[in-house]
Amino acid sequence: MSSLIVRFAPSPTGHVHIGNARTALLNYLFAKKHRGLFILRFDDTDAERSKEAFVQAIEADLNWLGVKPDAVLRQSQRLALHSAAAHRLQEAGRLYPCYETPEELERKRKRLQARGLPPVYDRAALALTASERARLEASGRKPHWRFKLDHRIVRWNDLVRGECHINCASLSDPVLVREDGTYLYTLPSVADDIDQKVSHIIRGEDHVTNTAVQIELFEALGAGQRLPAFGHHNLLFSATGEGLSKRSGALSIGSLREEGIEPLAVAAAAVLTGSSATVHPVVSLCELKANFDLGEISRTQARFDPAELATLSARTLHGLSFEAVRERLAAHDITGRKAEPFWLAVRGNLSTFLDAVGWWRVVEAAIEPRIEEAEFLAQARDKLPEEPWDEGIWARWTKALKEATGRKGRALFHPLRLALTGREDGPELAALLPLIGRARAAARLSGHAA
RNA sequence: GCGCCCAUCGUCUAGCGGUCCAGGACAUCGCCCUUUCACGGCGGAAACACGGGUUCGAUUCCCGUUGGGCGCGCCA
Repeated sequence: MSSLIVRFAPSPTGHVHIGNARTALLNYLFAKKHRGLFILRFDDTDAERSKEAFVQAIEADLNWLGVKPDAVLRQSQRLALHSAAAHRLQEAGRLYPCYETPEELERKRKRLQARGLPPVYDRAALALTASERARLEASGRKPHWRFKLDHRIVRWNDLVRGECHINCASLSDPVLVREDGTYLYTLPSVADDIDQKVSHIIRGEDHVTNTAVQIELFEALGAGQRLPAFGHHNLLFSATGEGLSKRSGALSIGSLREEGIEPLAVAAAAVLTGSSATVHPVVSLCELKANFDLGEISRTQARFDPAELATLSARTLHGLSFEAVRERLAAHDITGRKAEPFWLAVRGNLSTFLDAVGWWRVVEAAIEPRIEEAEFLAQARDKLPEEPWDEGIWARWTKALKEATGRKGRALFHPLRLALTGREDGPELAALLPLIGRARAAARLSGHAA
């Protein structure tokens, strides 16, 4: 029994977009590949910006992608644990009160930058005497609390980036507790990771610097012996080179779904882009799982092209078995004996799944035929063999027509396609005709809607 | 500004000193198959950012330049 546990920890302040989805998928697939657990944990410590509607939307989007969490948690409901962690840090002398206002801090940063220095907190509050603190508090100032970093070089072997190191002396002591006593992301995140026995933290490379701070926190909280492994994947960029952030709504999972993009195509593109694996259509998340490897992810930022997504989606559709889409077809009342041969006949011509509904109408409902050459079509109708029909019916019928009329090629086939389907292009008629059936075919060849 | 990371066809990438006049995939172009579209098959065009080193020999190692990314919040 493996004890591998991963988590995807979005803040419910926006929708899932392709970049987020990638992190979620990477975690999920990694967990499933190693028979581990996948936790969905909402980092909702920012009460101001966190919205319940986003919680619902994120779960729905993940579900659509096929990412099924083994557990769903909310940080906001685990306050006691976070407070306990804060107290432990305080007792260990790693948490100290600071009284600067945001404006003062901003000024300090500006000053340092102007001198060509990194904008790192100067630890002025650490030098405050007890009476100075008392005076500040008496004047109505409330403290926020910082974690006192150990100024050393923190190293870890990253699952995707290899050996990494960060010099904590170049970092500001992070604020863990706000002036109003609520916690910022850093502390709850680590406290929860410890509590939930998270063994692997897979996230975007925008978190590499955080890792040093978090490793120190893990250690300060006594979890130094059970440090999780870290893996930081590269970030995706739009075709025009902008970062794929919460702001780029065009690449949100919801909008992709509305455009009719296949979830498996989104997943394949999200997971495979930016790695040395070639982007290719997959039949299931299981196939994708077997196919990806954190070590194959590149360290460079990768461009994500939505245009490629559309063709990948079509190619994905072309390879889906009837079983894979049975329920989705049923949702559009595409059921019964004809459903499977129908799917097999049309799937290769679909751009989006919804295109199938149009073809189902061609075989199952009344359509207006397009009459190109009425006389020839009447002749064709008269030569229609009696049922029962099998797959060979098209070949036998058109062969007979060819002999009777001398027509061949486009002159023979084009009028038939137009009358039978009402369209210029589409799947092989050999597969479609048996599904259309004799009565319907005869009527259409006569120019009647049927 | 400071720190860290990165730099190969249009795009995603393989390459870990000679096997590379650089390989694959997607896109693109041409041909074939086909009544049409799609699929499929075959073939073409297309890249080592720049400058110094090291070396008998650099895409591959080192330094610099340029370019890009990330971080530097009482956001997550």
